[in-house]
Amino acid sequence: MDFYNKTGKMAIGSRLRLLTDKVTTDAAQIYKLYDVELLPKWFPVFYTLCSEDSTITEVAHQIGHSHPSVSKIVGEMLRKGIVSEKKDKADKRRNVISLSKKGRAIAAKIQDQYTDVNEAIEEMLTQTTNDLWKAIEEWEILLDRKNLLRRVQEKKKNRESKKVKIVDYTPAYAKAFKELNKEWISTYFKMETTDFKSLENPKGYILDKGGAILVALYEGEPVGVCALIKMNHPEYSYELAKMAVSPKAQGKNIGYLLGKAILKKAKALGGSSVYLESNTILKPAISLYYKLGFQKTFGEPSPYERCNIQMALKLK
Amino acid sequence: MDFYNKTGKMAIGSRLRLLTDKVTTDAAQIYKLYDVELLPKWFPVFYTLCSEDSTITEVAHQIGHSHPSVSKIVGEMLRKGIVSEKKDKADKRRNVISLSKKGRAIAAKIQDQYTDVNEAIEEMLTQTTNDLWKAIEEWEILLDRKNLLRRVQEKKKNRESKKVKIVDYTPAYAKAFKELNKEWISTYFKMETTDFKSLENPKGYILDKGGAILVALYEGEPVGVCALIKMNHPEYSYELAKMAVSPKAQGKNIGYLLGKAILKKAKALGGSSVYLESNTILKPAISLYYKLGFQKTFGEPSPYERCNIQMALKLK
DNA sequence: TATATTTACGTAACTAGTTACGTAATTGAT
DNA sequence: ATCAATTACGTAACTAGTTACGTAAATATA
Repeated sequence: MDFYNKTGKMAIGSRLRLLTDKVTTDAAQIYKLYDVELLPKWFPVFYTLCSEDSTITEVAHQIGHSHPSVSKIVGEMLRKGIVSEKKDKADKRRNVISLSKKGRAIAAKIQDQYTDVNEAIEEMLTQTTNDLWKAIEEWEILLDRKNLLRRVQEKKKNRESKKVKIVDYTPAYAKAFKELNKEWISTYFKMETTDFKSLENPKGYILDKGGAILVALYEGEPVGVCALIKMNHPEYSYELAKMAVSPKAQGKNIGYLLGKAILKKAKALGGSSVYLESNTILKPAISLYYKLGFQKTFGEPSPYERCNIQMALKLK
Repeated sequence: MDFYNKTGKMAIGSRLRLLTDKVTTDAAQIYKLYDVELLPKWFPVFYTLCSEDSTITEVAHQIGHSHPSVSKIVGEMLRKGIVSEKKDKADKRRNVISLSKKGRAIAAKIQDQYTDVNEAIEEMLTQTTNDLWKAIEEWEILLDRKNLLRRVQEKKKNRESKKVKIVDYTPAYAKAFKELNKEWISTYFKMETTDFKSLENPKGYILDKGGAILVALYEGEPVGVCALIKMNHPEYSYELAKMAVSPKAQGKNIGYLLGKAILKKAKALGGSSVYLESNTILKPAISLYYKLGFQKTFGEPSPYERCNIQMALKLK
């Protein structure tokens, strides 16, 4: 398959399917060769029943199929008289399947086929430098730990966060600062008077009082903002506030990058600790704060109604 | 999948299918993640059309699918406006497919996804000690050279030929010698007088004249016979004749084992060359003779009507 | 003890491929 | 030049799985 060397790994699913087909097309004829009255697709079910009687769901779980698949296969094998079913007396939902006499005869007959096929495949495995059998097992384990979607998501985030630039606020970003914050505040809560004041006049309310604002740019566009407000408090030097990321730019790690940058800024300004207020319905935000190192704290009265959680972080 | 470590390699097809499923279930969501309007199953077709316009059959051949599969996929993509079709003017059967404007836009958009997926998979490959990608390729090559059925057949033949015993003729095998020969002669030709004589009285017609008869036993049963008839000829010492293997015991390499044994016997008896007569309609027999080392020869008149080919072999 | 949740499993409908088959166009052989 | 064979490709029916859903039984909870 020259094609798959050109397409790259993206087509691995397609390539796997093709190999599966190649391996399984012969299967029916192999069974015929040994005069075994078994459809290849019955084999996993048949094999589990060889060692022990089981219910539909148990078998399905064992072999990694869905239960309707096993249900169908058992139905087919029943019609051929290979297995028999019996409702469990203790639990009338359970349908216990066992090999019939004919089934056990097939189990005996299949032994030779079993050894020959095993040998043939093992011979193939020794002829290759990359062991397919072991490779499959390794992939099963890797995908079990983290599926392909998540792996790709991480790569995407990683690549895109490289395109994100964090810059200092200039009046050119006044509109972005206002709109990005308005967007999320009005979706989840209601704009309050304090909001309007600071969003309309960031210079007067934040910068001139010794605070800072950072802007996240993605391909030149402002897609996230975050402010640091100077506090008059014995314990906390700055408040992290007005953090907003455009929904269109989600999944690019922008929140984290902004957060990291604003903490660095706080430290550069001589701060020793950062405080913030939020609401527990903003779950992604809360988990971001934890990720940045914030811990829950109590006791400060908030000028915002929407606040129901307070967090703080010591700058090292 | 603990199950597959128990079943052994026989379930490799089933295991491969499961892995394929695991790899491909996420695919649809990955496309969604990048906002690409493409079904995963379209990808191989789409990809080939990216580099060049092609006909249905060409694409099918490229990607290893059947043409109806490509036909269906192209139909779906047409309805979405991703590709366009145009009958070839020079050959009105050919349906030339090309990417539409929308298709080309998708091709541009897909680039990022492509790199991310590639990276994610390549990262997985580095985390394993057995490279799945390379292993698949090796298997494709191996199966292309010799499919699984033939590999299993060989193992079967090998195992079964170990159960075959070649023994010297005794009167106990008189019936087998007659019946096995009668069986094939009367299916392909007609029994001739010479046949009756030698089959009814092997001692008088073969053994007492300095010839030999060998019998192949499979699990104790006589399933094949072969005779060596002393010739009065300047060039040839013995004639190989009356070779018969029961159809029930075919595929166990019995013909070859009998042949080898009879040549050894001829040598042991001091012979220098062996001659035989046969008919070209008996193709498996002819190819067996070639395999044993016989070559075509000419010129001897045969007492049998059915003979249309003569072969001989020098014993080293 | 009543009610909600979970479990076992059968049926129906869908999916992504296949083979089988028919038709029209082209190519090859005499 | 004609007739047979091959090729391109669409449609239909099949295959081996899936998800979705409904029902009955068992278990957990208030």
